[in-house]
Amino acid sequence: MSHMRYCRLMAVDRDHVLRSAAALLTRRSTATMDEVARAAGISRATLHRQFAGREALVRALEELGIAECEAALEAARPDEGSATDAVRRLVARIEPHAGLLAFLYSENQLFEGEEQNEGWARIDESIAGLFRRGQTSGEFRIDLTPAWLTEALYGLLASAAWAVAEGRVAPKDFTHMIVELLLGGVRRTGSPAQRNAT
Amino acid sequence: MSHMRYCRLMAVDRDHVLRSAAALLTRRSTATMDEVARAAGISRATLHRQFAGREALVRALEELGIAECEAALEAARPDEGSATDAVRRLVARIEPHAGLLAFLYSENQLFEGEEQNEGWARIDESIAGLFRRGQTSGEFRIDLTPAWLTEALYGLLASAAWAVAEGRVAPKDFTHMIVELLLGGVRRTGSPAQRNAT
DNA sequence: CGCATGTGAGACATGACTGTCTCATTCAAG
DNA sequence: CTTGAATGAGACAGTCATGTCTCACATGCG
Repeated sequence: MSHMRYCRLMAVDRDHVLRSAAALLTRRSTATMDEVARAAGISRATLHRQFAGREALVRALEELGIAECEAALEAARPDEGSATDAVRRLVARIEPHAGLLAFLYSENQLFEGEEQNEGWARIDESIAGLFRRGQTSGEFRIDLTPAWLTEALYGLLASAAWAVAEGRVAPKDFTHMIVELLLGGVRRTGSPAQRNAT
Repeated sequence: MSHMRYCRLMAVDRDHVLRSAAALLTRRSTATMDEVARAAGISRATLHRQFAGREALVRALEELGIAECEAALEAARPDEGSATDAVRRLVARIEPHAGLLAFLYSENQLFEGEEQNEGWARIDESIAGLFRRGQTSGEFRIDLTPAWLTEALYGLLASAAWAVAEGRVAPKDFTHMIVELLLGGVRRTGSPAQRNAT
């Protein structure tokens, strides 16, 4: 019985540590293990008992990011309604985790050599599939590849997260900025999406 | 006289070292000073004689990136013709340096606390001014702030540079991808830019 | 109370990168 | 040829984060 309790408590603590680590590394991606521990309110020793090294911590954060991305993807129902609305829902769902995503995005640039987690491949494929659906339905233009659109979405999410973190843009505009730029671009076109924009 | 020659040779070497450092750090942003030296074909000692430490090297790369951005900005003639065409020219001019820009962009995220080089402020202002001009002329929509559009352009440049580096998109599409997404977005609008697209 | 478990604090060794130094070599100019 | 300058190679200490360890303390349970 004490063994059960042990596991449950560890899991709770682990999640809390993970969340605060994500919050910290979102701002300071080079934060020390000691800083991560302090941010979580625990000692470096305890942090090490839960995550065997920085590597393991980043891996766990990656799993967390993947899980939240997949949850956002599922909640956005990418196969329902117009692809346009699905993109809107998707960005709105991802917004709360954009900081973590930006951290993992830049972290992936450093790994270079190693193969990336297969979870990202699934997510990439889902998002690319959403763009592809919009193309075949005639909503989206076809001269931009789904792979590029997916990559561009990541870039815009990271840019927006950093711009918000540094106070260059207002947090409340986050979703609107990304969705409107991604969907409609910067040019005035007289499309419905822009007629009712402020 | 020998003193003059000394200076000139140093300048040439310095530029060569800077270029190869940029090329290397574009791919591996965490490369060692030793790796940077080898990539430039010189020893670590000589590298240290030209740049007093990694800090100085990154600063010099920053100056290089700023200079090339300003050159691209000037060559793009942002005040001539339509803002749309000016954006096209700008992206086309920046494209060769997108890798370096991406490195410096992610590097700036790490500095966090320190103040950024004023050169970036000038460039930001120039680019934002271009977007603002497009807004006042009626070409661009006004519900997206010039500051966000500038940030988004950086993000798209970095995303595209990374996507190309990892082989996810074709290098030849670089400018087209960025310009078309930024200007027109992903939705089909029947605008002239999309009618003649493949 | 006695005991066990989880924890914090801190010491310790390790590894990686950095910055500095010396010394031998090369190369071009006088 | 001789000299001076730049370079490459390597040694060296310093720094910083990491990973591991020990020990003392506290909390909870029997």
